[in-house]
Formats: sequence, C-alpha cells, structure tokens
Amino acid sequence: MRILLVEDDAEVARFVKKGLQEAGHTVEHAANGRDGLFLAASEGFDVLVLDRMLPGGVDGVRLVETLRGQGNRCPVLFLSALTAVDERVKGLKAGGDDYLTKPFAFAELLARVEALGRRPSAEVPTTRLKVADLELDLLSRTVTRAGRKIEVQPREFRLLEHLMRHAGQVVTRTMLLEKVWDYHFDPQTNVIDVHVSRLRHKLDKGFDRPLIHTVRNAGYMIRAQA
Amino acid sequence: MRILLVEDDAEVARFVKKGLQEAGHTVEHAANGRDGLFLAASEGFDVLVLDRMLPGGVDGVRLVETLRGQGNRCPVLFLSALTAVDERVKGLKAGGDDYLTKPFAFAELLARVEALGRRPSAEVPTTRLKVADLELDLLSRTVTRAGRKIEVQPREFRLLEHLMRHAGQVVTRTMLLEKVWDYHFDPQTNVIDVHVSRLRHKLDKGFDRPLIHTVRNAGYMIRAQA
DNA sequence: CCTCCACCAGCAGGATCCGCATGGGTGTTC
DNA sequence: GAACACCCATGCGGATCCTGCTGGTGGAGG
Repeated sequence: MRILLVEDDAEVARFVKKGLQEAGHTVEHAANGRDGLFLAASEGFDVLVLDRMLPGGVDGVRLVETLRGQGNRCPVLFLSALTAVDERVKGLKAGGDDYLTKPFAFAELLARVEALGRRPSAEVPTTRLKVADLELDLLSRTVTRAGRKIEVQPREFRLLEHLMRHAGQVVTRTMLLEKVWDYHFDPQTNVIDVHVSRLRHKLDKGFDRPLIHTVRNAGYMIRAQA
Repeated sequence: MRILLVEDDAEVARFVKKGLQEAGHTVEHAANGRDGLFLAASEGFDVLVLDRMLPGGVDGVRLVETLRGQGNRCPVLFLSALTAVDERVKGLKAGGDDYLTKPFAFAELLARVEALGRRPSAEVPTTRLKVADLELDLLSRTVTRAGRKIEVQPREFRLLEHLMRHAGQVVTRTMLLEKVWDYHFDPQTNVIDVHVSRLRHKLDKGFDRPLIHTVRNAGYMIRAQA
C-alpha cells in the first residue's frame, strides 16, 4: 500500500515510517504541509497520514480541505496531540476519515491505516487518473491538462494510462513493451521513444513544468516535480 | 443517511439514536447481534454502529466478520467500553472501519459516522451496462454475451451503448443520429440500418432470444424479452 | 572530447473502419 | 392480391487514421 506521511516531528516520522514499512507498505514522507499537499495532489496514494498541526502555512486541516476541493477522495488519518473533542470533530468535518491522538500505540495506527486502505477504491474501479493538473478519464477516454482537452491516439492513450498508473515510479521499456504493446520480445527499434516523444509533444507543450521525465538507462516516469 | 445501531444498553441506544436522528439521519435499532446481523444483511444501510460486546452468541466482531464474508462492505464503527489497544486492533482487523471507546462525546460519534458515510460509493459512475446476458464494460470497452467476448467496432460500440442506456425504451433514428453520429440532419441514407444490422449479426447470432428489436416506423429497442 | 543514449520529424505502408448502394424480404394498406 | 413503404443484408470503395521505422541531431555522462 502506498502511504504518504506528513509529519514535522522527525522522531515520530521515523518511527511511523519504519513501522509501516515493516508491515509491508511503501511510505513517502513530507515534513511540511506544502510538500505534503504537493505530493498528495500529484501522486496516487492509498492513504494519507497527516499531522494535524504542521509548520508553515499549510496545516493538516487546510491540506485536506484543499485536496477535497480538488476532488481528491484519498482517505486521510489525522495524527494529533490535540485531544479535545472539538479538534477531532473539526478534523473529521474537514474531510478527514479518522483521527488518532498522540500518544498512540503503533499497532492501533497500523490497524486504522489498513482499515482505511481496505475500503476505498477496493472494488471500486478507478475511472479517472490524475497527476498534477493532468487528468485521464477511462470512461470517456479523454485526456485533459489544466482543463484543456488533449486529443490522443489509442496507443498513446494506453501508454499514458500505464505511466499514470505508476505515477512517481520509473517504468522500464520492457514493462511498456509488455503492457502497452503486448510485445514479449525486443523489437530492436525505438518505437517507445517515438511514442513518448509524441505524447510529450501533446502534453507538455505550452506548459512550464513537464510531466514526463526521462530516466536515463532505465525508462520513463510521470510526475509533477522536475 | 440510513444508520443501523446495534446496542444492548437501552440507555446508550436511546441517546445515540436520538442524537443521530436530530442530525437528520434515519436510524434502525437492534438490541442484539442476531437481529442486527439480520437487518444489516437484508437491508441496505450507509453505516453500521455496533457495540463491540453484545448479548447472545453474536458479538460485534463476529457480526462484522459474517458480513464481510458475505461480501458486504458497509462501513462499520465499533462502540465499546473495551479501551485496550489490543481490543481496538482486533475490531479493526476484523473489518471494522473505526473504533470509538465509551465514554465518548456525541459530537465525535456523529462526526465519525458522517465521515464513514461520506466516503463510500458516493458518486460511483456506472462502469458496466447489462441487459439480460449481454454486458458492456465501459472501462475495458468490451462486450460480452453469455460470457463470450464479442469484438465490436467503435461506432458499433457507441450505438450499443446508447441502446443499452435506454434498454426497454424505443430509440428513434433521429436520436441515434444525434447521439451516436453527431449528425444534426438526415443523411438520407440507411447508415443506421447497416450498423444495427452488423450489431445484430454479432450479438444475436447463435442465440435463441434476440436482444435488438425493430419497432416499425419508430426505431429500435434493446431488451431481453421478445 | 568522445560516446552513447535519447529525441524528433518525416514517411509510407497498412489496416481499420465507415458509409453508400443495391437487391431482397416483410409487413401494411387499399 | 398488388402496390407501397419500411427494413434487412452484403459487398465494395474510399478515406482517414494510425502506427512503426529510418536517419539525422542534440545532449548528457564519462
């Protein structure tokens, strides 16, 4: 399970991250709200674990409200030293799904995180993928960036879908050949390069931040940051 | 929101039920696990609020396990006097979604219940259409009848989708021209007939009961019966 | 500086797909 | 029963669209 932990206390962060990883999950960590929001918005996580209070302008509640405003429904667990009922209610009302107060037992955190991850899109097939301001709608077979529709060919669509399903991760050429081309051998050509190029042309043209990144000697990766 | 409350303590039950109702929800109450399980299994609730310990053979955890075993994914909030971490973990692991210990503030219960109800299948777009043994999967763009895959061309797919979205209703040629061909005039040809014919050929061939029916002087209709 | 890797523009083959026309069938009406 | 209207099926031609390859260029890394 891919989990994003936003926590400024380094000690707590280390502890939680380690524990979740030992339970077999992938954990990304952000130390402040701004970075957390950015990551949460640009990559697909199964669960968000947020400290209620964070340094900088963006605290936990603010972060969730922003996400929800963007249509992001990723389940959120708040972690907080604020134990007052009012605080908890505030967190949940803002769009949080659970609220755990410090100090907490790690076993309970784990159980709650897994409970959150268990429910959401388990069974509900994803119908739209999102990376930063790029959206791909599986139903209408439509691609939009910053609200502007982008025409894409079938193969390009499959390619993009595969990249977006692994946003933030490197996708190797071999994987692409297997999954997008159904090739189980090396065609000895640069088919992939060509299609990636075409996709780039359509997606990143006219935008400052490119989304498709080359990982030399490895493959490609799609994500927001450079 | 439809909520099922399973709680043996009459006093707590009354208190919770009243509060939830005042918040605008519909509440059913069961005083023991057996009745609760029966209700939960037979009616559709948005959220279940379960006492962790219940009289009779069926306690809260048992109830959830049974439901989950039946494929029921209705969100569950446990209410319990057992505060030990182990107990909470047990409840969550059994398939619970949240765990609140008594005594609790009603405001928090309400917030948590609403958080649970907020998340589930709210707004799940239809991803597959079904008419008799004919299925159309919008995501994979796949058509199957009686389990056997049927290859369909893009335009045929759009045509079939439109017919199935209006299953049991007559679809006029004009509607089809508008919605499937984006024509806003009469092309004076039999384009539609041709495509319907092709679709019939693929769908109804080899099956006793045809699904696509002609409505003379009106249009077409898809449905199971003759 | 050299080498390798990746990028991109252009090209041409191919395949798919689509719409039309025709001829035949069936139901309806007089 | 004949004429008509509506609908069905098949084959064909065309056009678009898509795709993959080639080959030269640019840039990163060593």
